[in-house]
Amino acid sequence: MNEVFKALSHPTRRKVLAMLRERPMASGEIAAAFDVAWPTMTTHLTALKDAGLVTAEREGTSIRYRVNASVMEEAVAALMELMGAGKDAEATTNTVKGEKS
Amino acid sequence: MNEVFKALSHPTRRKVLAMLRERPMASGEIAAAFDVAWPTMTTHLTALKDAGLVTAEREGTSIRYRVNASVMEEAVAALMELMGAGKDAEATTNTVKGEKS
DNA sequence: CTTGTAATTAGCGTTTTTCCTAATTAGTCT
DNA sequence: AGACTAATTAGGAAAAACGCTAATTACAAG
Repeated sequence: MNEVFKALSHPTRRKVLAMLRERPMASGEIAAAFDVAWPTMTTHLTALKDAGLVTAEREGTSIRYRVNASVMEEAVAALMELMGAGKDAEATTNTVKGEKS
Repeated sequence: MNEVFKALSHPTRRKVLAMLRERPMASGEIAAAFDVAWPTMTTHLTALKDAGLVTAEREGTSIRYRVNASVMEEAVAALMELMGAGKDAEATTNTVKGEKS
C-alpha cells in the first residue's frame, strides 16, 4: 500500500494512469506522449507496476500496459478510511453510481 | 493537488492524519507518539499544512493541529476521477453512507 | 524581566528519487 | 542467420526528501 501512494505521488505517473484509463497503451506510445526519454518512462512504468497499479503484457512486437482497477479502488478505500469513512469505505467504493465495474 | 499526493506518500504523515482524524492534537503530542525527533515531526506537519491537509492554530501554550476534511475529500475525488469515476466523483464522495459530514 | 516549555528554524550528512545517455535484451520478420 | 524495432537494464549525475542535533523564536507565567 505504501508503494501505491509513492507511485501516485509523481505527476507524470498520475497522468499515465489517466491516459491508461481511456485505453491500454504500449510503453513507447506512452513515452512519446510525455516529453521524457524512453528509459525514464520505463522507470515510471516499473514503479506503477511494482505498486500493482498497472499490468504489462506482451502484445506482438510491443508491450501493452493497462490499469489495474482493483488496486486503484483499494487506494481510494485506504484514503477514505484515513479520512474517517471507516467501515463504509469498501461498500462505498464499489457503489460508484453508474459504473460498469 | 500535487503537494497533496506528495504529502500522502509518506507513511508517518498518513498515520498522523489517521490520529488527527480522531481528535486534534498538539505538535509535541504527535511527535511523542512516533519515535522521531520533534523537529522531524515539525517537517512532516509542515508538509501536511502546505498541502492543506491539516490546519494549525495556537491554543494557549501549544499549537493544535486538526485535519482539513475538505482537502481530504478533494484528494479522494481526484483519485476517483483518475480511476474513471468521472463526473460522478464528487457526488459519490459526499454520499458516504452514514456519515455526520 | 526572567525562567520555562512548546515549537520551529538552521545547518548538515545520508539516502532516495529522478532523469539522462549508452549498452543490452527480447522478439519480429525477411 | 541478420537486420530492425520495442523496451529494459546499466551507470551516473543532480536534485529532493529525511532525519538528526543545536540554536532560536514564541508565549505564558511567576
